[in-house]
Amino acid sequence: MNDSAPILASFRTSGTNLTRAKTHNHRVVLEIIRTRGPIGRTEISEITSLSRQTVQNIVGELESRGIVEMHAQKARGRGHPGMMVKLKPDHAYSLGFHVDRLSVTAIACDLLGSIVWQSAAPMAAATPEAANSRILSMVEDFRAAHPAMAKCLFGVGLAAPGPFETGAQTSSGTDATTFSDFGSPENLAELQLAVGLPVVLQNDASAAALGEHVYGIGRSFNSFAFIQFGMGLGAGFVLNGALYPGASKNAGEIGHVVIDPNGPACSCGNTGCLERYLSLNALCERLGLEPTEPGSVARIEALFAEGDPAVLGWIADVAPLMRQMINMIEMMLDPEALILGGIICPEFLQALLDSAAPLPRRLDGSPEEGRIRIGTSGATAVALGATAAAVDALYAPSVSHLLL
Amino acid sequence: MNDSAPILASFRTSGTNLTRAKTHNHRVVLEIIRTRGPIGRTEISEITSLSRQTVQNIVGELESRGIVEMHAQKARGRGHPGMMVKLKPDHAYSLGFHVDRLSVTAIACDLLGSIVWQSAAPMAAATPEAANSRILSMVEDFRAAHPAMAKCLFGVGLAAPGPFETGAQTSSGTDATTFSDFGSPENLAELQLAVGLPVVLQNDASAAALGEHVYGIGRSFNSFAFIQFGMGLGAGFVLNGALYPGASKNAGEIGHVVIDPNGPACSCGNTGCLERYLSLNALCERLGLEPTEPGSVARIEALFAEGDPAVLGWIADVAPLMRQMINMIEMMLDPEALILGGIICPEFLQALLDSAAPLPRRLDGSPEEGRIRIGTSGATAVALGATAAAVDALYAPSVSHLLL
DNA sequence: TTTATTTTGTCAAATTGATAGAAAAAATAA
DNA sequence: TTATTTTTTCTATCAATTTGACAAAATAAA
Repeated sequence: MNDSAPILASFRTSGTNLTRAKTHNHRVVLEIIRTRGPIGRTEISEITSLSRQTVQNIVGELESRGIVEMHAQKARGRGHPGMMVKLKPDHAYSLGFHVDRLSVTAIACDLLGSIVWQSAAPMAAATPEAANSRILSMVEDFRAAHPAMAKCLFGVGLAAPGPFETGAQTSSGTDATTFSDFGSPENLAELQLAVGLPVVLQNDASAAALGEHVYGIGRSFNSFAFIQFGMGLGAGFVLNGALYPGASKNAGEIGHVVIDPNGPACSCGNTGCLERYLSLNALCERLGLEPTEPGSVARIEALFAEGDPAVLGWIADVAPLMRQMINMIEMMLDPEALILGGIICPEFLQALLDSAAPLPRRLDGSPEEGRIRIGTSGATAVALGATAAAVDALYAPSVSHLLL
Repeated sequence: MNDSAPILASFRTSGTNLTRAKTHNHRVVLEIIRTRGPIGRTEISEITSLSRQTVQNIVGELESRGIVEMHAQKARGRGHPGMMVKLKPDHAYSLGFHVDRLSVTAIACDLLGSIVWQSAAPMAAATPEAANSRILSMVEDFRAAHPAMAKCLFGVGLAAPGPFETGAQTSSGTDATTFSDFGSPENLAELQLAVGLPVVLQNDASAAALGEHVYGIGRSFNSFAFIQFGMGLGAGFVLNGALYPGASKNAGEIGHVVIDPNGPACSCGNTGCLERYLSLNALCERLGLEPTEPGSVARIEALFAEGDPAVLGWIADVAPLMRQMINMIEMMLDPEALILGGIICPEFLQALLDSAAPLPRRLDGSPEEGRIRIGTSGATAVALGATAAAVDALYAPSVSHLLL
């Protein structure tokens, strides 16, 4: 059992030092202030297990850098009334873009996920160049509309539909659903240069998962799976407090799990992929709608609202597939919870979920309550998730910032 | 998107300090010495990004504690010839137990995975008490047989068949395949006290995955999935350099992914689970063998070796399921590689793998070479993996040891 | 053979965060 | 009014990595 193969670097082979520990502690303290609103320094000390003095120092530095501010609070109980620390609301903003084959949706929000600006525009062509120029012009739009906020921009998050082709092989040709080159390191570097800010990219499902993790109900969990029900079907996994993107950024492609080898061909090259049955694309196909039509999602929402039998029938038909998907994710990953989201209204997702009852048994006897939740969904959810990706990369603690 | 839910602790909310940084660096240096055999201090410094002086200090301390030793090496190239650092071969040993419903397999090995002692014994009954007493008597056997090594024992790893019921709900009653109470914290604490050494537990698939990670071909990967083909079917996931056990230690239960809701009932309570078709249990069923019979695996190996048509037919029959399983794991986790192991001989596993050709397409264009490998397999693989679990917990760097 | 270069080993001092302890301040409870 | 509790601030200490300089030992080049 001892073949000498190449051995890769990871946290297993990276040392750390005082400086990295400091940045980690700063990020941790900031994360707590961000996620738990105004909070006393003593409580921060208890949560982090850092000494009170250390928290004092860190908060002092954050304050002098203008990131947080103190405000007094009327005492509640015995003892000296402590000052509360909170984020300076107008200190930092991020931009998020949901880049689609058809359109680009943009959002600007603060560190708490409050949206301060948004915009959407169709895209001339499904090419990296069209996406780049659209994004750049929207950045300029935001800067023109909110010059004060624009000065406090710290990063840009991009969410594009996966899967990404990061392998050596050339583009498969048959696949028109991916911006294979949009996500390339070269293009990202170019964009970053043009924007003048850090730029991070995730696929749409991962971005939405980060949205839940950073701003939403995912904050309550260290490990959860987010299911993105969109034109395709994807998932984003947050494991042990961090997004797990996969070795080639393609983890969570549950839409391309083959459930029937004899099923219809999929753009990915296999046949009978789950998303050929369970996705808005599949529903459009059933309804005779054109998925690339801009208003198709709104049309489905309207039909669903008026109780259209074709839509409700489809929901009933895919119930076994919902069960299969849920069972598969839970058995494989054993997450604390599943969060269901997507580009359609929450009521639709709830109906989809309700139809799947009774859910398959789980192995451990954990309670059913909160097993699956409906997350943030709708047209701007992924763009918001993209801002979360920027927050996560630039503000949140992570192992990579702790090591050398 | 701002509901105030309880927020959990993780590395996102844990600070660190000098002391933790030190233990991390020590573990990192030791990990490198362990996995890369004799190695020069300068090279360690380059790998870890720690300064040469720091590595000097750490190695010095490890040496004075008797964990490593230096030996000269003839110079190869210009410059002062450096001393090489290596593990003291007889410094540390761990014990691993593969606890089964039928028997217990024990192994003792050093930090490099070299087996120095092994033993196996049937179990009187499939109860936690029987397992405990069997383990304790085997520990005594080892201590009696190798008193010198026994003095250097640093930990005990246990591998038991999952799934574990860690939820609040009471035992399902229908399930005779799990030692529900054997894995309880109380029982582990009791065992730890009785043995007088740290005791860690993993399910068999996770243990085998750690075996690959610590000693085997898994060392070459930061993220891989290990498939354990045994009486049941399970998987162990190593993600970003660490085992991902799941929220309730039940990640990787691919054997209980339902592939046919109308299929036969499974002990887990669902119907049509994958392992009802793809496992040694299923093969035994096909062959009319009794799975609980001690020699059944050996019997299958013999039949396979002589080209028995029933066995070969079964292998051909399950080929679609192999493809389905591989596709599912790859699409969901996007690992660097898959490693196939189990309690049967490697030739059988290779045949199983060969029959699955052609494999399903992947999303990224990564090369096919090394996509799936045959790992350590056979009767002692899981017990060896159990020792790896002890090594991993007590020697290897991990995020938990870096934080407060 | 001599000289230059390169790499390793060692020493002492500097740096830098986290931490400990004490004392002051400001509130409530008794 | 007094005691208690909690927060804040100050100063000094501690413990790890890092820096820089220099000696030692080998090869490569002149």
